[in-house]
Amino acid sequence: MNHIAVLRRDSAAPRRRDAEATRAAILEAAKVHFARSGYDRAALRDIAAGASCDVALIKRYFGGKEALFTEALKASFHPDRLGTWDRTTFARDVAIEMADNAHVDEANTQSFQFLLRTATSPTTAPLLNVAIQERFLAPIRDWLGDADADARARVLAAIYIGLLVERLIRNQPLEGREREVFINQVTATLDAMVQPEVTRRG
Amino acid sequence: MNHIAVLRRDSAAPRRRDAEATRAAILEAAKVHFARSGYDRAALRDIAAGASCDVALIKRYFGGKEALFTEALKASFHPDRLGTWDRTTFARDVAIEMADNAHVDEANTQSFQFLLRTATSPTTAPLLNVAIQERFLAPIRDWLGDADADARARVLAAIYIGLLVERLIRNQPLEGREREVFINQVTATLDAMVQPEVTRRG
DNA sequence: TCGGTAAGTCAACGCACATTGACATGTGTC
DNA sequence: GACACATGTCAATGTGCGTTGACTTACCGA
Repeated sequence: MNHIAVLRRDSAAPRRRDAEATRAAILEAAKVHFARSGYDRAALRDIAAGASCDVALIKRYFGGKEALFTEALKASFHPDRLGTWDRTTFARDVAIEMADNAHVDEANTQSFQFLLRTATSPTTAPLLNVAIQERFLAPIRDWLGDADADARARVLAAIYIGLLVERLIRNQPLEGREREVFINQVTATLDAMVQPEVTRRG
Repeated sequence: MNHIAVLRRDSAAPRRRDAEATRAAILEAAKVHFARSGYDRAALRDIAAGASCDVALIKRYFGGKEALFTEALKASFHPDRLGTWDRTTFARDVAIEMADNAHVDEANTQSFQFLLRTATSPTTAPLLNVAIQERFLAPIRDWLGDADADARARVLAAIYIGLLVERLIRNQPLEGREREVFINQVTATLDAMVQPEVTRRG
C-alpha cells in the first residue's frame, strides 16, 4: 500500500540516480518473481515495484518481458550446492532436507523452480537442456569423479530432481513414522549412488 | 425407415447436438492444450476451437477455466502402468525404457507433461497434490503393499518422476558403456525400493 | 404440426497486462 | 548558472482473454 516506506533501497550508496544499480535491482526482483510465479503470472509491474522503480525502466534496460526473463534465467545459473557436499553425510542431509521442506526459500530452490518453469515456456525450453547439463550433471560428474561418473551422474541427477519435484508438489514437511521411513529410504538410495563400486553387473 | 434414424457419423460430418459428446470433446481438447501449453497459456478459445464448439459452452458445461482444468487434470491421471508391472522384472524394464527412450504412448507423455506444468504453477500446484495422492501414490502404495508403503511410495514416485524428467531433457537414447552403467544403476536403485525388508534403520 | 427446451452461437464487457511515447527531473560538464 | 544527456515518471493505448447474458437453432415428444 504505502510505497513511500520502501523508497530507501540502499544505505551505502545514497546516490539516487544510478542506472547500473537500478538494472541490477530489476534483475534481482525478476529472479524472485519469475521463480515464485512463473513467466506468465509474474507481472512486470510487480517486478518493477520489487525493484522500487517504474515499469518503463524495464523496457529501457531490458527491452521487454521475454528478454528480461532470459537474462534472469541466465543469472540464476549458479553452481549447485551439490558440488560442495560432504560425501559421507550428503545422503542423509539431502534426505532430511527433502523430508522437512527445509530451505525452501533459498536461492537454490528458487533457481530450481526457475529451471523447471523454463520447461513450460516454449520460447525458453531449449535452454533447459544446457542448464541441466551445467547445473546438475557437470557438478555431480566432477563430484563423483570416477570412470563411469557420466552415467551415474545422470541417475543421481534424476533422483535428485525427482526428489525436488516431489517436495515441490508435497509442499509441506513429512511427520512421524512416514518421515523416518522416507529419510531412511532416501538415505539408502543416495548412499548407494555415491559408492563407486556398487555397480552389480548382469 | 428406422434404419435411417440410426445413421450417425461422428468423423467428418458436423456433430449432431449431443451435450455429452460435446462435453467429452471439450475435455479432450483441454487435456491436450493444458498439457502442451500449461494453464496460463492455454486459451479457452483455442480449447473450444479444438473441440469444434463455442467458448460459452465451456462455461455451461464446466463453469469456468479452473474447474475445467481440475477436471482435465483428474482425467489425465489414468492408473499408471506401474500397477500392472511384474515385481521381479519391473526395475530392469523401467531402466531399459528410460535409457533407450522407448516410446511411451502419447497419453502417458501428455499426462506427464501435464503433471510437470501443473507442478510449476502456484495456482494449480495444490490441485496436483491431491491428484498425485489419488492416482499415483495410492496405486504404488497398494502395489508395494506393506506397512510403510506410504513413505516408500513417495520415494519411488519421486525417483520415477526424476527419471521421466531426465529422459525428457536428454531426449535421445543412451549408448555403449554409459547406457549399461545407467541401466545397472537404475535397476539396482529400483530393485532396492521394491524389496520390503530393505529399510535399514538409522 | 407445433411448441418447449436443451444445445449451440454471438457480441460485448471488463480486467489485467505489456508496451509505448511524451514528459519531468536529476546530474555532470562547460 | 546553463545546457545536455541520462535517469526516472506518468498516462494512454492496444491486446488477449475469461466471463457473461441475450439470442438462435435443432431436437423431440405431445
